[in-house]
Amino acid sequence: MPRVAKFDRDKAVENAVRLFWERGYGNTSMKHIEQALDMRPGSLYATFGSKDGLFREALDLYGSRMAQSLRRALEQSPTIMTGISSYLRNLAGEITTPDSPARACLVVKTLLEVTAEQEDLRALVNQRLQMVEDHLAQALETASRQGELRQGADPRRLARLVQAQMMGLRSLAQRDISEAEVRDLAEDMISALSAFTVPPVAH
Amino acid sequence: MPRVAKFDRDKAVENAVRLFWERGYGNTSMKHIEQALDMRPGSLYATFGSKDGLFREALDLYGSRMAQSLRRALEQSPTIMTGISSYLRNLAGEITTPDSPARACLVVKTLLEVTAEQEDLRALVNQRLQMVEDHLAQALETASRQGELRQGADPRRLARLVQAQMMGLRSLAQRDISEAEVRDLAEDMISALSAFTVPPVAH
DNA sequence: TCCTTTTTTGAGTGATCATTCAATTAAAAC
DNA sequence: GTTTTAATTGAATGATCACTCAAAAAAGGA
Repeated sequence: MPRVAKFDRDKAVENAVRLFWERGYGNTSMKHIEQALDMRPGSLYATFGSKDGLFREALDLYGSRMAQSLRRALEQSPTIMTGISSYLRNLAGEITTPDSPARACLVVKTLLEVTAEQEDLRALVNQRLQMVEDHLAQALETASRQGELRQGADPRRLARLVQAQMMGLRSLAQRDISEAEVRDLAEDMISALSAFTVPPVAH
Repeated sequence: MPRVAKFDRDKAVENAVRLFWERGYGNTSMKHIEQALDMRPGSLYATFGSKDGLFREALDLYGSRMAQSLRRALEQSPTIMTGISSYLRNLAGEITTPDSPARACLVVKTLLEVTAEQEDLRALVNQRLQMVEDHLAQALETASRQGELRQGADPRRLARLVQAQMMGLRSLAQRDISEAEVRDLAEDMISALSAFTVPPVAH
């Protein structure tokens, strides 16, 4: 039997998420990766194929965790709209944690960073965001059926609005602003959504 | 008297805005710049000092134009809130123009791209965004005095909410979605703001 | 202990990065 | 036409980029 790999692959991808999330794709060099993952070029390329390959795995892990945390919030709340509210509130808390690699979303950072030439990455990011939209839309269909939404409110459009709120919250949070201001912003976004819900406002 | 410069400096910065807006700072090389501005390294460095120097001038031009278009919308509208609404509407139209270098905002792209090491750029971008927030806050103070806002609505917080809406609108628009969907999103954001205005909704 | 098999290492690859500068070009003054 | 002065050119710089690969190391089976 041969030599067995000494490093933990999952841990490596974990570290890659932190690194890419903090620095973005383009500003992360293989030197950075070698250091953060404590791996040498040969091992890195044998394991992940390329910088791109590692990034895709990191983005997948990050994306699946974001999706999971949204799913949890929606499941654990009495109504869909309270689920969305508590997700936004929790998000404000999480991204302002001092050890968070960045406040902005890695997927959105990549969406804004990627050029037309990087067609594969562009497609991957769009796919991830479409999945979130779809999940939100499905939940909001349910909300509509359960009478949480005002008449005329379109679940699909509302899903995109909520996604834009998330993007806006986290992008604005990337500015030099305090945790309290980020929390206030999340509250105001929750209030803003009440324009589409049946009174009384769902908190 | 010596030889006179043959290139148009303003036109050069103009082209730089388009280029940086489309590609972002990091993904734009001096080769790209030489081609887009039709200038050779020597002229570029004699004129702008560095890639960073050119980018700062481009960002300044871009930022001042964004600020101007917001100012215009607020001035030309009967109320502050209708001004904000029409700004968002116009924005949706402008960014979905086929020849727009990108739908996302260059300032936000830079905010999400820049690392902690690039302290100067980070500060510049934060300054720009603070100026927009301040201008919005001032306008919303006026709106509050004129009775456009609901009781308890904080102009400063509302300014950050509106800025987050703009960021969200333009970032989501960067996804593979249609012009109609971007326009719908802008309308829904306008509706969402009605949670903070006195009825009837300001369109 | 030695053999087999796989992983790990790290120096080295060519390409591209932002930047420099000596040589060349050209416009105005005389 | 000559001189003066600044703008333009483009080859060259060293650094860094993602990536490769031959050699060394190590773990299990015999």
